[in-house]
Amino acid sequence: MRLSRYPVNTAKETPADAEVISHQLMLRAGLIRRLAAGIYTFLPMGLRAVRKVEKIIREEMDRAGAYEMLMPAVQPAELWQESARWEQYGPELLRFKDRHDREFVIGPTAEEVITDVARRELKSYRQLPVNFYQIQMKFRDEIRPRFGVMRGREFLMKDAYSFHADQESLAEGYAAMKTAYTRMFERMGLTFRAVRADTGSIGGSASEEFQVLADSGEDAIAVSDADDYAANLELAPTPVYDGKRPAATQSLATVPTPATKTIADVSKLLGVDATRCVKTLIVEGSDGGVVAMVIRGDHEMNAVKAQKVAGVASPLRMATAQRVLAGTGTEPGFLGPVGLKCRIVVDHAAAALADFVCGANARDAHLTGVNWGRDLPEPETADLRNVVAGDPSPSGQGKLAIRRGIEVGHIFQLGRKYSEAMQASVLDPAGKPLTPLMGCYGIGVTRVVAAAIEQNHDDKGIIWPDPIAPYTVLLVTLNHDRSEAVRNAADSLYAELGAAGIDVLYDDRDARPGVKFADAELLGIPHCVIIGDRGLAAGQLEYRHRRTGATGELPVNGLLDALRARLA
RNA sequence: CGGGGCGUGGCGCAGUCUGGUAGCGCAUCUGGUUUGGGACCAGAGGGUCGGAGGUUCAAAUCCUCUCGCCCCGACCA
Repeated sequence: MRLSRYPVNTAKETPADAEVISHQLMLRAGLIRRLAAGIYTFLPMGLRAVRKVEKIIREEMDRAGAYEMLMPAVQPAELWQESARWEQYGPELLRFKDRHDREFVIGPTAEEVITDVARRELKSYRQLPVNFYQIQMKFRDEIRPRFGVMRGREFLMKDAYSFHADQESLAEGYAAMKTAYTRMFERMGLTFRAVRADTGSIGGSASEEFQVLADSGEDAIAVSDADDYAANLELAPTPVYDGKRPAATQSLATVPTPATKTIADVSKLLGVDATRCVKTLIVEGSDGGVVAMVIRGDHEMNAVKAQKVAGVASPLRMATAQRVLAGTGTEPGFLGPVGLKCRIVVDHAAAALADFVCGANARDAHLTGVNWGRDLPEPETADLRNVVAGDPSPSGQGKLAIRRGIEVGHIFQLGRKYSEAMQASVLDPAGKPLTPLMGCYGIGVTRVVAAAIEQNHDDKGIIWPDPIAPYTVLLVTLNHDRSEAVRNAADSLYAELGAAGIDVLYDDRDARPGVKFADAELLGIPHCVIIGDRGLAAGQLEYRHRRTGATGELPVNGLLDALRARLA
C-alpha cells in the first residue's frame, strides 16, 4: 500500500479521554475511532491487525478439527427464555423489539443458538464429538465500558462450542482446545499464561483463562516462579494451617490504643509488625446472624473464598457498623477474637500466630501477647485470604509472584447445562436418547489486538509482533519528490517485495524525514527499509528493526533475500 | 446505580469566577522557501460554544432542565 494514498491519520497529541496506552496508541496511529461509548470503528490500518489475528485463530481452529460457521448476531428472546438466561443475564443483555413487537437480543455469546443448531443437526452419537466455531460481533452492555477496544461493549469474538457423548471425550476436546489456544498465542508472539479460573456463573467443571501478561491488566494472577502453575488471584489456595505454631512467650495484656483503628496505626503505635497483628472483619451470615473473619494484619480478605465458608452469606456482604455492634457488642476498629460473641472463622496464617496483637473488644484498647488455645479456644480455620508474593506455590514448586494479566481467552467444560435445558439429544448405540456434554471456548479477537499493544510498545509508539502487524515491512523514501533515483529505486523495490508476497507499506509521501520516521515508529511496522540518495549512491539501503532499534545496511540488489533472512 | 469531573472548529486547550467583537497550538487547503528526526514565511477555510428553556439592552459566561462523555466504585462468558 502506498501511504500517500492510504486513509490513515496519525496524531501527535494524545486524545484526552484515552486512559491506557493501547487505547491512546490505537487512536494516535489511526487504527480505531470511537462511535459511541464502548463502540468503535476499525479503520483500514486497524482492521489489518484484526485480520491477522483472525487468520491465526482460523488456522489453529481448523487444525484442531473445528468447523467454522456464522451464527446471527441478533437472536430471538425465546431461545434465551429456554435456557433461563433471559431472566438470569440482567441488563448486560441488550434487548429490543422488532416492528412486530417480538423480543430479540444482540448476542453477548451464542450458547443458545449453537445448542439450537445442535438439536436440529445432531441426531446420532456417531456425529460426536464435534466442534463448531465462529468469529462474530458480540454485544455486552457493560456497566462501564473503558480502555477503548479492550473493554468495549461491541467486540469481535471467536467462540467455539463442542459436543460430546461422554466426559472423557469432553476432556479430550477441552485439552485439544487448550493446545490450540497455546499455539495461537505463541504464534501471535504474545507472552501469556493459561490460568486456572473460577467457573463463575457459567457453571461447569474445568475452566482456564488465557491471560496476556501486562502491567495494565485488569486481573491479578498468581504465578509460580518454578513451574507453569498460574491461577486467578481469587482462586489460588493458601497453605493450610498445619497445627504448628511457636510457643507462647508473652502473657496476655490489655494496652490503651486511643483512636487507633487501623492495622497500620496499631502496628506503628505498639511497634509490632503488621504480620503479628490480626484483623477481625464481620460479615453477614446466611442465617441472619454475623460471622467474624480473622485475618493476619498484612493480608487481604478474599471475597470469593470467604463466601464459600458454610454459614456465610453468598454473595459476601460486610456487616454494617450497627449490625457489628448488635451482633458482637463491640464497634469496628477494636474487634478481636478474644471473647467475641459470635462465630469466629480464622485464616490459616492467622491461626499459625503466637503472641499476636488484636482488638480488645473495648473502645480504645488492644490486646497483646494473645495466644490460641490459652487465651481463647483453638480456632476454626479456613482459607480466607488472597495469596501474596512469596507464598509457596500450590503446585509444590517454587514461590508465587503476583502478575497482572489481560484475559484474552477462556475455555470451559460446560457440561449439560444448555443441552439439557434446551433438550438437545442424540441417539446412543442402544437407540436411547443421549444428552451431549458441551464445552465452550472464547477468544476476544479485538481485545487481543489491544493486549498485544499493551504488551508491545515504547514511548514512541506501537511495536507489533511480526505475525499480527498490519504490514510487515515499511519502505520509507527520503527526498521523495525531488530525487528521481530514490523514487525509481523505491518503486521497483515496492513492486518486488509485493510480488514476493510480503505485506509492504510504502511511505511515498513528500514529507520531511522527521515526520516519516515519527510515523514509522508510531505505526510500529516491524521492519523498516529507508531509501535515500546517500545510501543509494553506494548501492545500499538502511534497515531498522522497530523492536530492537538495530540498524544495518542492506544491498539494493538482493534486498528481498536479505529481508527474508530477518523475517524468518 | 453511588461519588467526582468534563462538553468551545477534526484533535489538544484558553476564555466562564467578574456577561460586552469567539481565541491559541496541532491538523487541513493555497503559494513560496526548505528537506536524514515532527521546518519556515505569507494567506485561506472551518465553530448553532452539547441541547432546550429562562434572566438581561446584551449570554460560551448567570439560572433551570436535559443529553453525551471521562475517571473512581460496585459488576464482568
